[in-house]
Amino acid sequence: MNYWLFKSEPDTWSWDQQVAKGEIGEEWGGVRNYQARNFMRSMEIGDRGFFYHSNIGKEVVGVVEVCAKAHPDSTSEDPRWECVDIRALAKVPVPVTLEMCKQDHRLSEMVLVTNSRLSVQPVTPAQWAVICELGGLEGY
DNA sequence: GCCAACGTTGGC
DNA sequence: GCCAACGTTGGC
Repeated sequence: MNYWLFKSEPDTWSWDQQVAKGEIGEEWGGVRNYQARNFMRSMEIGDRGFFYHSNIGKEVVGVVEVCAKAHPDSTSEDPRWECVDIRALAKVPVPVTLEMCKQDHRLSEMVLVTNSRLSVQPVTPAQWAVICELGGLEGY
């Protein structure tokens, strides 16, 4: 199983909206970046991800699970764009802010810290564990 | 609201 | 295939 991080501006698509989709989940549409798309293509059902609020909050607020493999993005006419579906698994008890990530030397290599613009990014198992620790998440 | 960093586009 | 111009993202 691999770990990921999904970024969204809460004004556009928030954690609460994601939670409201329940077990069915929702497609992670609208991504128009090849790197991000390629990461989604490599995702498997059951992969875990963090849900991050950019711009407003700038913090990891939830844990999600990939529930459908990459398929054409319904928000685009262009067949180049694909996306996965994700569903909410758990809220992060203590949201992990970007500031916290920057200050923790164990996360200095995290893509969130090194490339702030990539909207879908891989997370290493070690980084996953650190964020879980900081966020008070157990069993994920 | 500004701007740095990054990605994409298109002329050559 | 290079690179200038432009557009977008996202932290500050």
